[in-house]
Amino acid sequence: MDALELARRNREILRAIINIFVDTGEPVGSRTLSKHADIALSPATIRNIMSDLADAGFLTKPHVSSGRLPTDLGYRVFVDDLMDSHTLTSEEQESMRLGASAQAAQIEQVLAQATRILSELTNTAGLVLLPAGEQLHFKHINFVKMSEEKTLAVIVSMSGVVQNRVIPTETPMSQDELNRISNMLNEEFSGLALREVREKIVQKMAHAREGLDTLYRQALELSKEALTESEEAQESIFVEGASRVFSQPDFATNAEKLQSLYRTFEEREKLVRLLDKCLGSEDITILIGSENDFEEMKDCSVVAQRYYMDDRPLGSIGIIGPKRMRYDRAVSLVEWTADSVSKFLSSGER
Amino acid sequence: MDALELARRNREILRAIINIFVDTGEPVGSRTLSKHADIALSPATIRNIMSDLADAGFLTKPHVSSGRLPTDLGYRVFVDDLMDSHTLTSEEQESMRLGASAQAAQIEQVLAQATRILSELTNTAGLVLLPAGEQLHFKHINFVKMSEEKTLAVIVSMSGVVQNRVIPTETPMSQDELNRISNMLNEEFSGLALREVREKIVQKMAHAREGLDTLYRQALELSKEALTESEEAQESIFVEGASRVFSQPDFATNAEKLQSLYRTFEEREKLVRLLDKCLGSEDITILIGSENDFEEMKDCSVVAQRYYMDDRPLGSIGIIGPKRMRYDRAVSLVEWTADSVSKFLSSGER
DNA sequence: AATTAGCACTCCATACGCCGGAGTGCCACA
DNA sequence: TGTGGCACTCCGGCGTATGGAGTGCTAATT
Repeated sequence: MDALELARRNREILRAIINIFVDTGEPVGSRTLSKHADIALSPATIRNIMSDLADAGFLTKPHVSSGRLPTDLGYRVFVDDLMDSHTLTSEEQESMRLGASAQAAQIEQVLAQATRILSELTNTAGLVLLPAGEQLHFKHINFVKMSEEKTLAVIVSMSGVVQNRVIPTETPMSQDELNRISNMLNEEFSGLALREVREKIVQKMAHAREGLDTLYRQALELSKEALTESEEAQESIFVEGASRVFSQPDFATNAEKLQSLYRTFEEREKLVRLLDKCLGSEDITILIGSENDFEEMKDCSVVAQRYYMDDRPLGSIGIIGPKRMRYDRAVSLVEWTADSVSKFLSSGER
Repeated sequence: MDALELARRNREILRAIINIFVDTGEPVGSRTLSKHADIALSPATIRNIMSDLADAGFLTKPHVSSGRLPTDLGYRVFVDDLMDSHTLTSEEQESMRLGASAQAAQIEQVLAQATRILSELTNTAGLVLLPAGEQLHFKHINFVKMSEEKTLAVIVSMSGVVQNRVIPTETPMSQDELNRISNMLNEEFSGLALREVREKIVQKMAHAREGLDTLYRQALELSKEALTESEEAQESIFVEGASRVFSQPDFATNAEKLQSLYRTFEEREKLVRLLDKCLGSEDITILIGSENDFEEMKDCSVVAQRYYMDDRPLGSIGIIGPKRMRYDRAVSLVEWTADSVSKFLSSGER
């Protein structure tokens, strides 16, 4: 038998093992495999092949006399080379129809809804990273005088995200003055990235130190404050259906792991980091087990994809679940969701 | 021995049992109790008393030959009558010093911080209900034109809460017109409860059907939309440190219960209902076990208290933890927190 | 040379029985 | 009325037995 055919057969076995394991959650034995329709080999032969695959690092076994299950590397080659691409049923496609009532929806609501549906369909936790920082473009600013010492700045971005922060003001201004300031800014900076706006303001302040209209100078001062990133990274993520992950049988046994996983989900900071990584890549991102760099998530996998508004990437949306998941389905669903969201945000609908 | 003394003694025993049980988590036996310093009775006598207390419904035992532990009713009389009031250490008081940097903090941030600290100090989940609905008073409204069909309304309340919603607009208006509309509304409705504003607008619309300035009519139409409560109850609650509840030994055993508890914390709707109930009472609210009406939380207790801004109750803040908790400490800490928050929101600081 | 059958061996999971310990309830006695 | 004593209950930990699933290796078969 030639080497090519041999390789093909080994791949077939690996694929079958992963499919069965994903399905049942039990380590797969040689007898089980030989009963499998597409494989016409005796258990003994299969054992040899499995042994080879184990040597190559694609399989392990929990203890010496048990069936095999895929390693992270095993899942990796499965995802990269062996996996059939899953075609969504029309019901699945239909359920992602965003916002019948969403004509008037805010971006946060749309994203939350998409994430919730994604979580339901995959039975994992749905995640979405909201537009923030670099992704936000200036649309409108508005100042509200809360007291003599405090002014509230409300910043609306092109994508419809609303941010607000309180600014301490030493020289009190009337609401009327504040209004004039907002008008000024709104005309001048429309459409720029928030970062650019900040830079321009700093420039202007340096440039025209003195002799300027006081109101204008105050306007710059105020808006610089308003646009300064708050130190605490914005909690710019939604998580939906985390309990679905916890109720997976994969974790049900290990109360220890469950705890630390729960805390990770609560902190969210690491989840933000994961999704942020996905923002860097145009393609769908799949992180299997310890491929994500967090010890406490080494039994989880992440599948995520960017979403866009008018061809500009705004954030990313995806899922996190146990390593043992239907990757084909997850990939299709995440892609479809990211697509639906992007279309919704970009189209004339909005 | 007279009946009074007898009652006193029984109460003392009940108190001791609860204190010990809260401390150790193990059912308390008669021998353990007789070794306890303040109780100079033989195990046999104590057994009789315990039996009486069990008959009265204050104690149970998990199985026939085990020590006793308090029932919900037992906790209830403990909380109402037997509990010593706990005085906070100065460190505890100090740690609730809100926002050194909070001069410029938004109300959400202050509440989130207070809740986080509360959760840390009690080792339970911290909850806070944000001001919403009835509690919100009109400060400022602002319209931003997002597209020809969509206008974004940003509503700022007196307490500093910012709400926003998207309104579909059939007759497009320029940003300039929108600005004039906001000015109109801001002058007219400042300080009223949002509900009142809505009512007034509806009145005016009915009253002056025709012959009115079109702009004014559009203003009314728009702001009515803006002030309509969104159907989905606002997710107006923060939960901090839920994992602390899950890691309590009381739940560690029972994976079943843990699941449903997870889900409850995730849904949040029931938590909102609980805190809402606390809003109705001036005093601190303590719900023990099945006193809260939710089956899945029958092993949890809630301690919560209203917080105020200038003598107006805005929302409630508290904790949720296992029934077996230090109620004295919980009560003191929740009261102190609600107090600190209220002072912060009311004082000249703001 | 590749495949297969057979066999010894390993390890897990479950069940079973066997205490020891903690605690109760009740009775009789001080 | 309080207390000591005693029989009894139940939990939980521990060791042992046992069946089942699965492997690795060797020898036979194709």
